[in-house]
Amino acid sequence: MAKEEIANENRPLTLRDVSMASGVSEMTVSRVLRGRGDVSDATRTKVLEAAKMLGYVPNKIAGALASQRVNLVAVIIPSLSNLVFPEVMTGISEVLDETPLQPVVGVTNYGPEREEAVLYEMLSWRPSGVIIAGLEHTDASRAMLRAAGVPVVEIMDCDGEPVDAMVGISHRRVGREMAKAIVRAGYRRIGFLGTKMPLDHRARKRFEGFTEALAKEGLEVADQEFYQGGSALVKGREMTEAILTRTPDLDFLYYSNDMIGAGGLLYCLENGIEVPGQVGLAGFNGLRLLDGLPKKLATMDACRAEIGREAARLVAAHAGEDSAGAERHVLTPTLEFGATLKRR
Amino acid sequence: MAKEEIANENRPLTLRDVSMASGVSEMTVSRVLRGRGDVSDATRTKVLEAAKMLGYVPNKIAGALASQRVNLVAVIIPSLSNLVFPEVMTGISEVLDETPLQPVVGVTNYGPEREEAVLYEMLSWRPSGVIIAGLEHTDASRAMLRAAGVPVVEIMDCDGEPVDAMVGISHRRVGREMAKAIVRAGYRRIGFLGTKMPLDHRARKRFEGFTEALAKEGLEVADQEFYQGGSALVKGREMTEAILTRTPDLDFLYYSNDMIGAGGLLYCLENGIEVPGQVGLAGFNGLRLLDGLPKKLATMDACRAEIGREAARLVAAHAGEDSAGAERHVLTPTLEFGATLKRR
DNA sequence: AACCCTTGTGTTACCGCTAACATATCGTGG
DNA sequence: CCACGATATGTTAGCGGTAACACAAGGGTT
Repeated sequence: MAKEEIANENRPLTLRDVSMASGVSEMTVSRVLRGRGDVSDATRTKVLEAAKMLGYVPNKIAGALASQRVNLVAVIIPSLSNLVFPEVMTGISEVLDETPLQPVVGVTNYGPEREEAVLYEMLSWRPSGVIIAGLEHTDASRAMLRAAGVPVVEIMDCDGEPVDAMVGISHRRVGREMAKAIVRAGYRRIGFLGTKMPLDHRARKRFEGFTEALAKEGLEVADQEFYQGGSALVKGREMTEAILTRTPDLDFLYYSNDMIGAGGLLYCLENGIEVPGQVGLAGFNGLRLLDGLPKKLATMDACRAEIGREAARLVAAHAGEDSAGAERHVLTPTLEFGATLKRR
Repeated sequence: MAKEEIANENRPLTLRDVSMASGVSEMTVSRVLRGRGDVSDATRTKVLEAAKMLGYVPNKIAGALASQRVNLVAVIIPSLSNLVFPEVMTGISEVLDETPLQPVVGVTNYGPEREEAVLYEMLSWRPSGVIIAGLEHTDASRAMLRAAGVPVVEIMDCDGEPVDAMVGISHRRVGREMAKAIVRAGYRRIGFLGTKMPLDHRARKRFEGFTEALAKEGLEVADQEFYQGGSALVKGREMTEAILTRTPDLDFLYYSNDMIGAGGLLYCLENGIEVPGQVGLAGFNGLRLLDGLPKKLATMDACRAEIGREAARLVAAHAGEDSAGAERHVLTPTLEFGATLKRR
């Protein structure tokens, strides 16, 4: 009958064990472990020693349920292999590290249904905030975000209406600005190379902005090429060869990302195509990773880390409230000419 | 007094709300939502409709506490910007997607203290399993892993003693094999280029294996160069220039990762250094990302995705148990000669 | 008709922790 | 010397679910 005295080795430790080992109440142990309330130094030391000796790790599940507070921020992004998103994550972590909040990542693989599922899953842990890439979501997802009762920040994009707050750049504008710079530099026969991803709305918007600005100059995209899967560097080569073979008089190639642009650049250099004289090149993202290429590729920075930081700041500032105050932060990427786009 | 009839709009939804809206007990709602137990079709439909109408999202915190089950797997890795780890993550997700388990990522930035903190934090959510990179941890971390009472899989490395299970490759062997291949190909004046990261134990082991195998052949590393931070591609160029300037008679450069190797390759090509005749090059990782380079870099695959998959399989197979059965899976990376290392 | 099983649903008692309040202890000024 | 505030600690009642068991109703069997 001395059940409570039996040392069942494999039973998980609870506050009660620490409480018994240190001779104070569970409440006091809880206070010590959270650094709350007035506890005498003697007691604090006693408790900390007991906890350490037992190897006690608090149970946040129970804690969260009791306190109705969960220090997690759901971060929902399309992919981790895109290079871009790890950078956003870095920005987010940088800021959240200064707070009690912790990011938890969910990956959607660019699938709206998958996004819905991931969001549902994350919300079921009742996070203190949500950071989610893009402005396009299923109706159900938008409903969940609205009903979540926590700050929601939609990031990366600002062409559209956010549920709550928004931090991003205008991809339409990126496309437009790039088109203008290309035309201003004197190029006229322009090709576009991108991904075959109808669900990558930001790539789509860049393309729309691009064609729209070209149209204003009385031009249109002379040829285009799309790819799916595989190594982006290789695909960039292959697509460049294909498009230049099909339409040899192209004098500019606009790539929807830096990786395929780099592949194209390598192809041109190897095949004696003079860049940027004979053919100009530009990409998108401003990947520092690629700084070491033979020529620096013209590109536009996507402000990834800054977007992450700002989104995290918003969530942190509004944690505990039921929205992020519908703030709208629009960042402005700058064009980097590099060495593959003539200046004027 | 009619408190329970007041529709307080901003109160979070609970099972009780769904229960009241559908006219059955909370327990039955719970059963429907989890798909457990026998529930009549009529009731099931009624409940699902009510839940959907209200926009109810179950509270996993409460669920986990009550059921003593948490379908999360803690995944602890040093970095997300390393390219390698997103690939491991992909392998893990691939397998866990087939199970009720969900990965949760923690990033340590190669800091043992940071790792300890992240581990503590993750264990406090009582995950069903832990996948953690490396075999080197602080004593406290190892104690926590041992005491966690869940399957623990240490990944990426297998030169050392795991706490429980282990899935990885031998980095010592990678270094040795590469050294042997280089010597066999006839190179004798060998330089090493790597990261200045005392805490990257796997890089260290590769280096140790490398020098050890060279020593057996009566050789030693003729010169070395280390870097920290910055764009790996750029650093690869700079270091290559530096080492070749300082020690012009080097005939082989072994890089601790493919990214700096690629930078070195670009440098050599641009400066008319004949590869692999005049100078041979090799890296480590087998990054498909770099397939599109002018010459394919000699490298050794780190089996990243496969490690992720196998680790996830182990955790899934042993979920609910208190260990992963101390299994040891050693994968064998294969040397890819590419076009920068002479054969024989 | 009494019995038992099956199927569907409800009841009760927690899970491990914390908010809020209650209580004990002590020094201190009036 | 006692009321009183400050400080330190304990008690109680949940948080929102779920396990385990209880129970009601219906349909065969014997």
